[in-house]
Amino acid sequence: MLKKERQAYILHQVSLHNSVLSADLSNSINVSEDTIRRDLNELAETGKVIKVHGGALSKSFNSFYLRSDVYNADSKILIAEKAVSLIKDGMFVLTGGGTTIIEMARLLPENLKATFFTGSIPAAFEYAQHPNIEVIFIGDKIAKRSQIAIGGEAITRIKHIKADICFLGTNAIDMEHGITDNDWDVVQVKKAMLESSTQTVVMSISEKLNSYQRIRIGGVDEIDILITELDPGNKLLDPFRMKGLTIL
Amino acid sequence: MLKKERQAYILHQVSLHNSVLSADLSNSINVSEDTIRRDLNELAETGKVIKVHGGALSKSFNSFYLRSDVYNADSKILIAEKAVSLIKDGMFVLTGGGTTIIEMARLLPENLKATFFTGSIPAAFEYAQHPNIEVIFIGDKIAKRSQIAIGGEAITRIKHIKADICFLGTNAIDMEHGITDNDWDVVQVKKAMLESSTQTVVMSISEKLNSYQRIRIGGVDEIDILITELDPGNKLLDPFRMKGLTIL
DNA sequence: TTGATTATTGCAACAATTTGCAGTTATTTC
DNA sequence: GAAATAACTGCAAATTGTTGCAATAATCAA
Repeated sequence: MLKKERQAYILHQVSLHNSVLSADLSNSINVSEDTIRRDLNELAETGKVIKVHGGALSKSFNSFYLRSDVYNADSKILIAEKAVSLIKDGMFVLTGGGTTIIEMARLLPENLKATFFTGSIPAAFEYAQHPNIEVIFIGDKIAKRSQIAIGGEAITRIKHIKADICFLGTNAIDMEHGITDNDWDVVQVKKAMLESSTQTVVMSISEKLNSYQRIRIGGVDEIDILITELDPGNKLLDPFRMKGLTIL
Repeated sequence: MLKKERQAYILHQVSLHNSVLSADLSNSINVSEDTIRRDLNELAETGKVIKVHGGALSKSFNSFYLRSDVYNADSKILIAEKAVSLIKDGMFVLTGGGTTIIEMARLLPENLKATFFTGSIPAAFEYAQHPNIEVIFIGDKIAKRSQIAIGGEAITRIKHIKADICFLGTNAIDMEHGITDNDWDVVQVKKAMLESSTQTVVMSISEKLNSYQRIRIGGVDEIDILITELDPGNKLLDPFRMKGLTIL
């Protein structure tokens, strides 16, 4: 049995039973437990399973996007929870992509009725799972790395929208440079989003506070609400509060 | 035995067993393992198989275990393989959604350079995985059930495209009613796709031949190529051949 | 056709990957 | 905290891959 084949078998077992024991696997395909362990390690490294003492567990069986481990997932979930609380029935919501946005999408309450605009494939996919949410995809050329639509067409469409609230994940934010990023096309799209909504929410893990990148999306004064995983009272956030931002 | 012949044999074995060992192949056709390895390398480079230590796997193998939920998956993979052979470098390809299309997306050779237009979220996601494919998403309101963009905006955008080839999965097709479906909005989109491309390919598992649904997308005469999992010579396909369709 | 050129194939030496084992260390469980 | 179980480490043997090379086969221009 080829190595890949064996690993595929393991994955299958995991997704079937949600958990496996090294011993069982070793038994059923007749290889040493060491080999199984090595396989599990590899699968865990690429984020396909979660390794535990004695075997492995399935990652959430939400497996459409079985991307590698989300960096700092706990913080992002915290942020997402705060963000969800801002969305009310009937709102027009504009969102970018990014892992934090995806977490938010997963946490949306079932009974929420709202219209979501996005140019992100993973985000649209998640929104579409919700029974009461209407999803409008803003199409154009898809940027491979970030899986969002970029280009003039997308920007034009965004400008024709007037959303109540806009959620942006961010790569870097500080007082001096504002929100910054390092991909020209993505920046253009985010800029358009900023302009097209009444209220702007920026979500950022604290690690990204006070860092900046090459291209500017907008100043701190263009943001209405800043969400981090920190307690709103944290002194790291003081400068932003001074500027008049609401901190969650 | 000629090289091409040998590689065809290898491909056949792979698609038959989902995996092959270099040693076995070397044995059964009496060439050195080096030659087999070189063949496997070539086949892997053009994306026809996945090479692993000790042999090779079928491309669809990866998802083979993970995807027990697709109805009639084997047939769909067969269809997808035939479909892929129609796509050449530099083409503008327009596709719908549906499981058969997804299979096709997964089987696209790594080195294929083409531009794909689609309004389907899962399809766009798959296309975006390929290194040399440019993906243009046709946005609009997302239909939950089928995860594709529907509505006037999407249709207008499709009409502005002139694609070389269009691939449609289908729910029902027969001689009398042509291609039919049961969702009004989806039908409008598919109609637009039919009109916007030079060549139209319809993919259908044989089970859906000679069935029809309520809403008509287009007549049989608007189709250029029909792909099913059957042998092209199968007599079930005779009526379509009579009408001048190319059968794969 | 012929001679030159290119492609294909098998071989040999060397490099790498994979696998199981033994000994040791870490973790769990009572 | 001690016994049991699992995990890690280093290692050796077997298998598989790679590379350069020479012999052979296929292709093509004149």
